[in-house]
Amino acid sequence: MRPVTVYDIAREANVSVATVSRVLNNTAPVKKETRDRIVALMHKHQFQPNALARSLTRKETGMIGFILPDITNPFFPEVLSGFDYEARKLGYTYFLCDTISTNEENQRLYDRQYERESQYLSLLMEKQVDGIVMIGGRVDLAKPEPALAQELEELAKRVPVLLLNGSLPKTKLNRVAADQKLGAQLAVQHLIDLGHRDIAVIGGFSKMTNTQQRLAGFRTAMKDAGLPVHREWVMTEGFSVEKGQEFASRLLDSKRRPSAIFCMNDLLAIGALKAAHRAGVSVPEQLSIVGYDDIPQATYCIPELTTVSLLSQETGRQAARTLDKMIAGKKVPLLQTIVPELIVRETTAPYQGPSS
Amino acid sequence: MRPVTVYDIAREANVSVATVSRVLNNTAPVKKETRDRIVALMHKHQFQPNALARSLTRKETGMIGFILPDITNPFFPEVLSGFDYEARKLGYTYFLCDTISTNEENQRLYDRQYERESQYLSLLMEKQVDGIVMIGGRVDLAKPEPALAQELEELAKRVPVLLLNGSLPKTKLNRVAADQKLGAQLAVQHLIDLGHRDIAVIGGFSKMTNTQQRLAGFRTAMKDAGLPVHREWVMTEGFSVEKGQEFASRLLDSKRRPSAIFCMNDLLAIGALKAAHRAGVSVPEQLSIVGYDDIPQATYCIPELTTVSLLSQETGRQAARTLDKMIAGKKVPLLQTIVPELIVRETTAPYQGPSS
DNA sequence: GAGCAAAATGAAACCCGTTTCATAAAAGGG
DNA sequence: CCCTTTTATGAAACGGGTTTCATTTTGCTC
Repeated sequence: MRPVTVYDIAREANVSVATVSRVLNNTAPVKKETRDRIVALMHKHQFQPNALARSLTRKETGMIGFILPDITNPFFPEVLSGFDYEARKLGYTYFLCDTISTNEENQRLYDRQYERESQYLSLLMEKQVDGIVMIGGRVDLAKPEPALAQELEELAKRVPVLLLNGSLPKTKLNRVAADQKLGAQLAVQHLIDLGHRDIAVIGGFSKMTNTQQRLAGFRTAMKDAGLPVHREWVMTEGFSVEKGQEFASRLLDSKRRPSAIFCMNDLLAIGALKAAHRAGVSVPEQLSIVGYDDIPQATYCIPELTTVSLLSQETGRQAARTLDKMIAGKKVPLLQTIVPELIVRETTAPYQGPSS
Repeated sequence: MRPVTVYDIAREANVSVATVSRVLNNTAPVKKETRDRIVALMHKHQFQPNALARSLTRKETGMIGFILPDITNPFFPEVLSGFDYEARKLGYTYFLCDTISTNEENQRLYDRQYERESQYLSLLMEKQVDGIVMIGGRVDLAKPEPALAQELEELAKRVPVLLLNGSLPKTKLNRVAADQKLGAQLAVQHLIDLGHRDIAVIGGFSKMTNTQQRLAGFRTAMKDAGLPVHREWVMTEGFSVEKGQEFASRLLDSKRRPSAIFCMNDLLAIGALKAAHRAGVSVPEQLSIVGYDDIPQATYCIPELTTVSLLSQETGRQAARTLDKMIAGKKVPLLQTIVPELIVRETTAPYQGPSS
């Protein structure tokens, strides 16, 4: 059966569609008697306005595109849930766009991320979203960064675009971003304060701005303390538990062990924790570990992770509020900085001298 | 600047909009010369068809609503990622609808879930989604279950609805669901096979069908083995790590301890693991723990969780494929059962006699 | 070259709301 | 009671595509 339209209502109520529309949107006074009659009919037929038709004329859809790299990485659901909370309050719905590629064996491939992002951007434009928020990403080995930024800047002229914790720092794009360098400094400084001198850093992707910034924070903290950075103690290209385990195992197997490891995210830290356990190295007594992101799982493991919180929920909320303002045409600061916080839990302890 | 439309292209190409539309959709032969001219113009102006307008006439949007209870519960991103994979291949985009309520302090409230689901269902209808998949949920303390089912059945007449791992088993609604009872039986049987007799079960919400089914599986396994079920060893109303820790702590503090705990999900199991650690009870030597869901985090903890896999990714994929068929008007079986698998890892071991 | 099917194209209706503009009716002021 | 506002309402255009139906071309066959 055909859904009921304003025309059906109008006919049965002996009024024009214009009047029905006015009742629907409370956009002009309607005689009480008429209004009641129309409202009654709407209920009777369970009338639901067609959002497509409405959006077509209004030129606003109440739809947002949310692009993220990988929903199974627990950091993103946290951000998303904050975003969801505000977005709903503001009356938006959103398309979830996951840019990870998965092959048939369920392996996650990050290499085509840029391509997928571009596809989604185009798709979202066709769907006429009111705005786009994009988190992470923009990695492409083939194209130089300015080209990626340019595509987005071009897009941002047509629709509000908000970058979260974004790469591409040198652009005119609006961003809500944690101070990644500071976050890393906090973590490393904490280790240094505990007396550690031999500090390794693992994870991240060298092409990603996030990683570069955190690495910079690491280097700055080390340099400020007059500590050397060992080449072989900087291991990148990975963000998963498995990678963390692999990196940490390699570190623990080497002739000279670091006494502390700074991990580029909590997943890596969890992997490091597992590696330490397998190697019979006790944490934090013989090895201190600091994570990054403060995902919920950071408190699930034993011992609980010391980590850097990026206020992920808050970032998501901020994003929703900011994008809403942008959509409304209000001015918003180009960059809103989230100040990371060090969360000291159980995986860090004072340096206890050489372990083995 | 106004986006370019088919009319703009048509005018500049000296053809009618009908012809442009035909080129766009390859729906009728167009002279090569004309086609080339039109395609060139489309590229020149970066023409992007307005999906709203298209959907309005076609009466199909390529949009799906995906309703789930809580994206920060790692089980759901797993399902979602499987769904995402297939859905994208099939050309759908989807609205993510999280039904959890969060208060300003970021506490998660499950109590208004039913209400939120109803709101979303209505919203999705207005947005003209082609189909809806809904996972979990339908819990309402106030309304009887039949009423909830009826609302959905009514809806299902207007748009394809697919329930995932669903509650509401006695309905005419299409479902893709794991055999929850079997899953629980698998888990408990495993414990029994290891020689455990004192088995507790923790977690779940007594109002949820899922929980009831798993509980039934637990009871059946116990009964088949001639083992008693202690009232005080069945603890419900919760699905979080915190709750798991709380439940397990209580069990470990009681005069008579169970030697094994079956947890209604992995989060609870992780909590139990923490409780055991805090209480100085070693797992699996003194206490065996089995989880449920096989979320990625099950392998992140130490020791790794023995658990029941519901093939979450596969469930998601199946859902997308099935919903697509339903949308296409093809016949699909009313119920597609996912057969759970027991994943034996490190948190279970043979019963070693009374612990203390 | 007539005859006919297939190809190529345009005009106009349609999808379902919103909005503008004009008109009619009711209400308030002097 | 007439005049001016407000209030109340309808006709019609619009948004940006798709689709039907009719008409004109073109390509072949005999």
